[in-house]
Amino acid sequence: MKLNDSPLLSHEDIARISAITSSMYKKGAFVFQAGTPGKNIYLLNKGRIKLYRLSPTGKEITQWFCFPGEVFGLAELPSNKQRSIYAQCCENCEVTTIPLNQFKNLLATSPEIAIQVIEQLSLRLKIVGNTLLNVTADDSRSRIIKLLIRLSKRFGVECNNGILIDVVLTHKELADMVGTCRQTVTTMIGDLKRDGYIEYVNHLIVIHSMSAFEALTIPGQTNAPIVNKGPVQYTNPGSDRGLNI
Amino acid sequence: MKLNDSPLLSHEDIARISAITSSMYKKGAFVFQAGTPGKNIYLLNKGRIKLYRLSPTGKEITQWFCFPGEVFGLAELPSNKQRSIYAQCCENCEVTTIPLNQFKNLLATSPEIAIQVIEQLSLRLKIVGNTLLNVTADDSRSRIIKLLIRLSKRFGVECNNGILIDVVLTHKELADMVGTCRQTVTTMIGDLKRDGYIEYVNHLIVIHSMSAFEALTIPGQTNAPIVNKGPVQYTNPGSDRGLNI
DNA sequence: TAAAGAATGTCGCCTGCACGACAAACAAAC
DNA sequence: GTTTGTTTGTCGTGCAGGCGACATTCTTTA
Repeated sequence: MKLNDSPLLSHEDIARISAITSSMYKKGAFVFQAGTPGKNIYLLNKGRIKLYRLSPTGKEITQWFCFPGEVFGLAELPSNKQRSIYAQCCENCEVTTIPLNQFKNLLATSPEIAIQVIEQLSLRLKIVGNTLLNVTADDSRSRIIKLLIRLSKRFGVECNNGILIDVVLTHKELADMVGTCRQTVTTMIGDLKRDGYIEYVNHLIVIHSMSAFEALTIPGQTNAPIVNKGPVQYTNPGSDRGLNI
Repeated sequence: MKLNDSPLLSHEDIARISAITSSMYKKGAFVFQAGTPGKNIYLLNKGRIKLYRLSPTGKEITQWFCFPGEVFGLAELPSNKQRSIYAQCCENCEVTTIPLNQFKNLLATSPEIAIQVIEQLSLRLKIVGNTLLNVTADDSRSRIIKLLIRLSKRFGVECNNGILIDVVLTHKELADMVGTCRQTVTTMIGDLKRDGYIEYVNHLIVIHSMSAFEALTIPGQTNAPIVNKGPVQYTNPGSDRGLNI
């Protein structure tokens, strides 16, 4: 059960663009940086790319993680203006570069793609807007919980202990996604682990019971630990029964 | 000097859509609400509309203020899913309703409009993304200052005392735009007034010197008042000279 | 296998600012 | 006119959580 909420450019679409170049980027490399003119849009073939903004004081906020099949660099498409975000590779990546004018031609001739782009942008606008609400309305605990829920929707894989979030993200990365600091994430994740809501299975987070987890975000909840003594019984697949809050 | 950073649908574009209805909405009325299916997109002809998200606890965050000539309700265009934001009239408004399918047809036949929509969405994504960075990286003071700068870019009118922000917004509304509380806005605005950076001219904010004001957002600045004794000399149009920090 | 570097886990201090409470000023309604 | 509602201004209190500091564990590179 791997959900992906992002429409893609099909291979046929790509094929219709001439003069495409695919290049490799090393981990840590920038595909583009804020302050440079946006002359291309990009399609990620392999790897993971972090799209983030940077404040003058050096604080960063991750706006979007880009995964294979997704397009990025769209936001600066209209105006030939400077980019306002950074696109940095979290691992070694393969990226297809499409010159802006070519892409615009493509749009002009095939409305279906234009509509796809619109959908993609709408989706991101929705997500970023939602994050904005999150950051201002919720405390850091709920923000982290909601982030994990969102991640589980996008990268969740069912396993015997619940839903496994199939992406490796450091606490720092999680923190930058919800506008909090690394230590807070560590603490909160620790609490959730201690209280039996989640666990680690070789570096990946598993949410035991989605319903119980989602109940945590309901305001005015007691948020009592579902397990408050001893370790969780991983062996019993039915252990999350009766947890409905 | 009235800047408007939003591309519009031209009247010709509108004319090409049949079955358009224009309706009036009273102040406080909702054009649409979160949780309802998004079946139309809208064009604001007259008035002002607040697009905001609401947290379960009742806290709201304004994502966008819509002014005459602007399109709204776009973000839910793709999926026929539920809206996630509220569109509420700040005053009596006249709104043109365009059914989604009609609009999609329009898009399919005229790529220029599609591109305009893409530009509009990109712009908003940029702004919301920027707000997100703001909210997480800056303290409430800089957030408010930056908000005023943004507003002055969009609604600024030059006057003899500087730039007048030609929109009436309550402190609560300002607070909801930057994710802070009303009292903080009142205090900060008060400080800025006392220190001579801004003043009120019949309920509208005037920024005296843009350069001095923008310098306030530079981190590590002393932020000394530009006038720390007595009232500002409004009569002298050259009084903002020599304020370059 | 050592050494350097990341990532995690934990603690305590300190402060920004949310929030409640209230008064004053203003606007709208009656 | 009076009344009612809205907006602004101001002051304490309280606490969430940012931040520095440091130990520990895991990972990578030489």
